[in-house]
Order: sequence, then C-alpha cells, then structure tokens
Amino acid sequence: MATKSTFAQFSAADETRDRLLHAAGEEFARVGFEAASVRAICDAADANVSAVKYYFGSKEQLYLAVWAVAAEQMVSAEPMPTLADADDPRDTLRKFVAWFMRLVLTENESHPWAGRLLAHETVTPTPGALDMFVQHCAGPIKDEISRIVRAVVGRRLGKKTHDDLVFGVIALCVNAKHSREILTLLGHPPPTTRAGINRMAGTLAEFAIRGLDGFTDQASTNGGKRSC
Amino acid sequence: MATKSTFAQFSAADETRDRLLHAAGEEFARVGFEAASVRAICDAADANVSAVKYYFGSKEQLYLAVWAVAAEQMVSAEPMPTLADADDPRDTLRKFVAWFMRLVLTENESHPWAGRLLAHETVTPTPGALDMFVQHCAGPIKDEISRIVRAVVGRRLGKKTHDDLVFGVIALCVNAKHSREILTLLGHPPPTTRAGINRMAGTLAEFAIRGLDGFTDQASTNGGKRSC
DNA sequence: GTCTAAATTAAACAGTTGTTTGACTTCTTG
DNA sequence: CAAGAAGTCAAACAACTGTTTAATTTAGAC
Repeated sequence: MATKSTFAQFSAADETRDRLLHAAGEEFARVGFEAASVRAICDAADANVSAVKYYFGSKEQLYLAVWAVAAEQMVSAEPMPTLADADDPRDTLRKFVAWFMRLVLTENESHPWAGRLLAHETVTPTPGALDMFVQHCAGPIKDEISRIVRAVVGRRLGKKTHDDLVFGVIALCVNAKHSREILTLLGHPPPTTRAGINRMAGTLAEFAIRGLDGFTDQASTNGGKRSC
Repeated sequence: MATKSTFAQFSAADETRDRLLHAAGEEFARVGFEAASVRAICDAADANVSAVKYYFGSKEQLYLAVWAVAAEQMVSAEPMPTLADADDPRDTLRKFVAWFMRLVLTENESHPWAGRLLAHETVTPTPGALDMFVQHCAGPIKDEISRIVRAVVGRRLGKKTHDDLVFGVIALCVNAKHSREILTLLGHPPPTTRAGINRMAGTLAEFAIRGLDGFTDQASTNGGKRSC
C-alpha cells in the first residue's frame, strides 16, 4: 500500500468519521445518550443517517467511541500533581485541589465533553461507560488524594474514616460543577475563569487542610478540640 | 351537597388521580421527565392514556404536580435544626450535618422521589421545577448553614470566601448522594442505614468544624497556621 | 325512571425514534 | 480502461412518542 494513497483514503474516510464523532460528542454531552438523536447528530455532521451504522455499528457504539475520546482528552490535559516523599503534603494538597477544580470547572476545547457526559452518566448510567471512566480517571485521582490525605493526617485512620475524608476532599472539588444549576439559582454561580477557580480552590484547600488537621495524632489526643 | 355522596364522588375521582400521581412519581424519579413515557405511567396506574390529559392537562403539568408533592414530602420530613443564640454553633453544625445527610441519603417512603427528581433536574433542568425546589427547599437550607458558618467562624468574612465555605459544607453533605454510582464503583458505597449515615456525618462534621476553625479571627492572625 | 355531568375507553393523529435496505457515486488498485 | 472495494444516499421499516377525538360507561340528582 502506497503511503500517499493510503493516507488519502483513510483521511477521506476518517474525515466523515471524525465529523460524526465530534457532532456526537457535542450532542451526547448536551442532552445525554437517550435524548440524543442519531438524525440530529448526522445533520450536524453533514452526513447521512446510515453513516453511524457504517462507521460505528450502532448509536451505542458511537456513544462508547465518544466516551473513549472524552476520557482520553481528560487525562491528557494538565498533568495531575503527585506527592513526592520530600514534599510538604499540605502544599501538595493545595496544588491538587487547584488542579482538580481547574480540571472540573474549566470549559475549554481540551476536554469539552467529559464533564457533561459524566453528569449524565451519574444520573442515568450506561453499562460500560461509567466503569471505563472510573477505571481510567476517577480511580487514579482518588488514589492520589488518598495518599495525600494519609500524609497530611500523618497516621493510619480507620478505613471508613479515612475514606470519608478522602471523599470529603473530592466533594469540595467537584461540588461546584456538580451543583452548578442550583448554585446559580442560589446566587453563587461557580467561577469560570482560571483566576476565579484558583481563588475558590485556595479557600477550599485551606478549609480541607484545617479539617484534616483535626484528625492528626496531636489533635486526637485532646479529643479533636484545639488546645490553644 | 350531601357530605357522603360528595366524598364518594371525589374519592372515586381522586383515586385514579392519585394512582396516576404515584405511578408518575415513580417513573419520573426513575428515568427523568423526557425519558418517562405517558403510556408506561398510565399502564402502571391502571388508567387510560387520556387520563393524564383529563386530570392534569399534559405530561408537563403532571410532572410539576409530582414535583409539588415531592417537595412537600421533603420539607415535612424531619424538621431542620436551627441555630439559637444560646447554642454552641459547633454543636448545631454537628446536628445540622447529621440531619442534612439523613435527609439526603435516607431512602424511605416519606420522600421517595425528591432525591432522584432533583438529580435529573440538575443535569437536565426543566423550566419551573428547579426554581420551585430551590425556593422551597435549597434556599432555606443554605440560609441556615450560612448563619451557622457565620457563628462558627465568629466574624465577617469576604462574601466570596464566606459563600465558598457555606457551599463547602453543603458539598460534604450532598456528595455521597450525588456521586453514589461513582463511589460505589470505587468501592466506597454510601451508607443507607441511619446508624451508618450518622457515623459518616460525625466524621464530616468534625472535618467541617476544624476546617472552619481555620477562618476564625484567631487563626487568621497567624496566617492560618496552627500555633500550637 | 330520567336527565345530566363525570369518568373512562379504544382508536386515530402527526411526529419521532434507531435501524436497515438496496441503489448509487466515488475512488483505488490491477 | 475495467474490476471492485469504499463510501454515500434517499427511502422505507416497525416501534414508539404526547396528544386528541368521539363514543361509551358510570354514577349521582331530581
């Protein structure tokens, strides 16, 4: 197979495929899997209705293809901060919270679909999609937060308590995205600019650090109350 | 109008209406407004398809009627703890977090639909429904948490910082419900028993109290670092 | 028993859904 | 140039959507 012609062939084929994938990403992100219409997607992609069968097999497989792209886009955005042995775990937590909130709240072209795809999945799970996301994205994030929390606290806690704190930190990071509509109606719309997100992340990181301080060895010896 | 006959007449009429309302609540909560089928609801209610027009006018008005019932069920469950001047605000926060998490995580017959209706609305808002919920349920809860946070911190903070902390506390309370699917896949399913919820609430309340302590007058004078 | 209003019913309406078919054009390869 | 694969297309499929119609049954009032 000649390189030029092969490239041209695949380029022509993949061009329609890519338009389809992009239009599907927009639509699935906007309204979710069920409510998205194959016809609307094909119209937006300037393709025939039967193109989705030709390139992906079915609406469901197109959806999974979109998810694969979205998850890939998400992990290949800004790299996740990790805790090195020499680091101050509190500083790492500050960096991590800021990174996480930027990842979740920023709506740019680097990962335009993941946030809303995930929102739809949490309410209306589709077999396969959520599992893939958890394994590739949520799992590693949770594991790193778990390490950081362990380092900040400085001692082993009961598993339930430890996990509650880990998911508490996660809650602080994702809630603004998750409850965006309600927060807006309550007069506190989430920030969208990088500066605004960083400011909010700073406040919540301090909140989390002080919260975790309540579970250090020191703090536990006087019943969790501050002694000063 | 004779009381007996009137009662019988209205009872007969409202019986079908109530069956419809109940079946609709189940279905709307399960799959959301768009995905719910009028025919499926009527089948479950043992009623004719045209009954929803006869009793409610349209699918949308039936949905709003379900929402009205769900919101009413929610506010008339366990009463919300409020902060009295003489109370220790930290104790009130502990009680409030426990109450809030029970309200959100408990799945009983007192408010079987509200949680999932709200979950669908946050992702796919329906004009009217979310506004009504925010005004009747979310608003009062946020206002009370705002008062409690103000009392715990013991001083006026900047509006943004204050609101961030308020919604941080809310995030801790609602995340387990909100992210239930993901938490389960991550091996940390939210508690369902009253005891389990109260235990988790205890951990998160201490986390929140210590977190807020970082924003007291005392703490701010030494740059947010603990001096002991 | 008659009259009337309330309640219920089956059937049809005009759309939309995802999927499929078979003919048609485009392009690469021999 | 000719064979054939790759891609595209309009049209139809059966199933479903919310809504509406008009006929029918039910039940209480006089």
